[in-house]
Amino acid sequence: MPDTPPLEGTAAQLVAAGLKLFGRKGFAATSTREIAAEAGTNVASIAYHFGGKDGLRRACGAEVARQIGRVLGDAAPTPPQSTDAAIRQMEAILRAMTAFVAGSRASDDLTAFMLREAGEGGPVLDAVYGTLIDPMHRRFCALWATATGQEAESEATRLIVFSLIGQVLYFRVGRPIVTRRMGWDAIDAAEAGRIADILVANLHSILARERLS
Amino acid sequence: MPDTPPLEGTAAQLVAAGLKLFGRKGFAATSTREIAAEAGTNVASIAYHFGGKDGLRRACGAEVARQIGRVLGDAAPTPPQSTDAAIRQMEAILRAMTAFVAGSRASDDLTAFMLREAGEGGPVLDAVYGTLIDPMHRRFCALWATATGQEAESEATRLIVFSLIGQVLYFRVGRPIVTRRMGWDAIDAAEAGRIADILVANLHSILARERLS
DNA sequence: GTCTATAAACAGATAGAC
DNA sequence: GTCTATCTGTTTATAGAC
Repeated sequence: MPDTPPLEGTAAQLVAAGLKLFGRKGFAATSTREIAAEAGTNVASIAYHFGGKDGLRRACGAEVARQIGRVLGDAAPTPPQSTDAAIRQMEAILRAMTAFVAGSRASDDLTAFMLREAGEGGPVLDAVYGTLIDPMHRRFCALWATATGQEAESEATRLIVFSLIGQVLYFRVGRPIVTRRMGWDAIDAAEAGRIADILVANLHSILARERLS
Repeated sequence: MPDTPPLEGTAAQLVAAGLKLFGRKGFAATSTREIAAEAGTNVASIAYHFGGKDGLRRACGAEVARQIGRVLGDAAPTPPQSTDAAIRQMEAILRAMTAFVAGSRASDDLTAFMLREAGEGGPVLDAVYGTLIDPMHRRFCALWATATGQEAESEATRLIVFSLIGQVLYFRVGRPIVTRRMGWDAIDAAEAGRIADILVANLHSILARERLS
């Protein structure tokens, strides 16, 4: 993970505007004029700072990796030794991810941008996969192995970890659907907490069965 | 659910082209000229048949609802009475969804289009939500209630059902990530089957715990 | 570094021939 | 119903003043 320093000044404001507008409307549907206006500058500054619209997109991807890496690093600081510690750390990751990804207006632009990029499968995903997704998934697999005694890199373990993470992410992807069906205005801290309770209970149910085998 | 008859001729080819290109590149990034070329016709025919680009988008949404409704209707034909029948029907739905949504090249354009629309939250989602998503979710909640003795429309039930469905859908949303991490070329029938095995096992684990309470 | 003005390409919609 | 040609507006990128 290369430690890129946070941007400053006009460049930072352009990235913030790009994250917001790319996330809400999509990359192609967002014009450079809108971005410049949102950032309080002019169109030419995008080419000056990032070489063009595509350069700004890549810079937005780097910013996402920077911020998400910080959040997940906080939730799982050190590799645990005991079974119980591993389980507690998985719970903490699920709760942190749910709060960050499903709720929390603050991270909304970030996650919307990243979801679109994940669907696209372009160069931004490539960068984020290598620096963030792959190491995080491996770490979660290691926790699962510590908690269950199963092998960390077996196919079953990797798929189960995806299924656990997938539960969380769906509440972001399908958020317009979830809020409608639940009769919620939004997924705020309270709702995110109740979702996380369900997902943690699911984790324990699945663990209970897997620890037998 | 209004039973719209399948389109024919040029209109059908335009919808197929729209589904494919909107799904792969996004609505805004796809030009009407590309669509016409893919469909083997001219730009003006889009306005003639659907009133414009937006009309074609809505027609694509209706086509998605038609096809997905057929698949899910096959997996859960009649409301079951017994606990075991309800569990078997939930298994069948999970397996059918996994095969259809995560694997199967045939439905690729369909699901890609719908995922983009779900993120957008526009009028296409509104239509599909009312005719398809809401009734299907209620039906799955009823199955859960029959299987566990819990209340079908309680908050916990609705959230658990979302978590079960979310597991499936993540393997589509995050497919570029999953295939990379698993070292797969694609998610074909074999891989989809192994994923479904994990998800059905998860279902049983969660059921085991919920039936106690 | 910031900005205005402009260029060159492309968008969606439509008029009108067939 | 299908197609070509065209209209009108918007796009990104860039040249050049400050």
